[in-house]
Amino acid sequence: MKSHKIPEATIIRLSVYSRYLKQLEINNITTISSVDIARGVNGSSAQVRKDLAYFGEFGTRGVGYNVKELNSHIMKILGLNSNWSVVIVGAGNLGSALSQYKGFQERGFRVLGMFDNDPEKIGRRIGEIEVYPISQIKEFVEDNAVRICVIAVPAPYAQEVVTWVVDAGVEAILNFAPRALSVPEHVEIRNVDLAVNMEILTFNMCLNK
Amino acid sequence: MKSHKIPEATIIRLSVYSRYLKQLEINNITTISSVDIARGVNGSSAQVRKDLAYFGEFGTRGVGYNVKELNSHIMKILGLNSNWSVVIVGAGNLGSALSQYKGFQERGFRVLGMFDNDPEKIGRRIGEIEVYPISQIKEFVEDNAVRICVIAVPAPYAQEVVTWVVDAGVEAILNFAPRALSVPEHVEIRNVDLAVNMEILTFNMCLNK
DNA sequence: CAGGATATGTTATAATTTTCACTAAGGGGG
DNA sequence: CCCCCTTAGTGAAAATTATAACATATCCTG
Repeated sequence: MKSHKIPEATIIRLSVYSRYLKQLEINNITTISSVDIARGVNGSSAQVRKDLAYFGEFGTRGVGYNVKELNSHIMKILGLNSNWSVVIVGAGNLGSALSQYKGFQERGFRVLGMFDNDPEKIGRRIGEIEVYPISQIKEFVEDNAVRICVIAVPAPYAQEVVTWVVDAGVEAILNFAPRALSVPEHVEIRNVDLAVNMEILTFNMCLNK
Repeated sequence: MKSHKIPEATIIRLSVYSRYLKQLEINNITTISSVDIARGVNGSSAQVRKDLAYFGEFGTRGVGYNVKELNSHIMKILGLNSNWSVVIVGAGNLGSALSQYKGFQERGFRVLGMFDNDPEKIGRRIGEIEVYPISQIKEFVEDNAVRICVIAVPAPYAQEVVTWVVDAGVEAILNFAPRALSVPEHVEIRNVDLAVNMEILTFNMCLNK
């Protein structure tokens, strides 16, 4: 239960547990055991208990966990007890799809604006969300207390976008460009490389035959 | 260099190295050291060498690696020496964006068709790619030797889609629905949960203050 | 109210993965 | 042609992460 260092794999799993618990809540299931959580997320019960143990004691021995209560705890751990304002840079196919992605909204991520440098795209609306010129990002981020930015531009432009958004004061970046980006120490960054995931599949397919 | 068991993290990094090497190739850089690869991908040189050592000896001591040759080796390791045919189930925003995603095409993944059950969407074209009814997936997969399927439907439908595509004979699934899916032993599956990545960011942001 | 059944929290053990340090080998300059 | 500089390959040590086993606590039944 010490704050020590928490494995990233644990955080990933907590996020998955949380989504599963939400689903249980919807189905009016009030109590669940670590064994059943494990079954629901394709994991092991020991892992579930261990992951939770980093943060406290949330269950009742002999009984299990209260679904709603546990999910509430996990959401708080993940920082999801309030909404987050997000901007997306890159109003292409991927950026536009992400701006409409229900999975973000459901978890409290609000995409407030999109940014691009293509005059064709500036001024358009994707759903409710307007596309602004990249030059306005700093003002927008400050005015709307935006702390997270999604980068969905072609790889060659990604590093340049970083300088813009870091200057704007963004604290965390979710990068979809398949390129390693340099960011200042104080900025969190996470890469989502879609092709990598495909390639893990093909690697495994080749192994098994 | 034993076949033993290769960490998934190694495969992820190989994929990243490969993309970096491609970029170097384009810039006409012919030789590179493990130190410089590490610098280019935000990793460590020991890690680079170790990762490669699982598969053979690709460098020259005192010199480094031949960029083109090394990339060619990695591509082969990952199973990317030929193209892969892919179908996407779910012709919503995300599925459509993925069908046009350059990052897949560049790495030899060809999206041949999309599938949906919404009559509104069936028959439409997203770029060059037509949307077919899900009932036709088996025939399509067989006729086109499709081995990989991307699932981009809302979470509640994802497990049902699995039964369709597994029946169709697909061997690997890239799942974007935020839900744990059950698949037969012989089918590879990989989950890309976009909200999870956001939540790792928020978790870290909360830690650091 | 006591005892058995159940399921958590925790400690210990095992497995995995990364880092470090060193050995070996190729290339260029004197 | 030899020596020095550079850098890959490798094996051992350290750190991390996962698994397993157990001790503890709660509930429910009779």
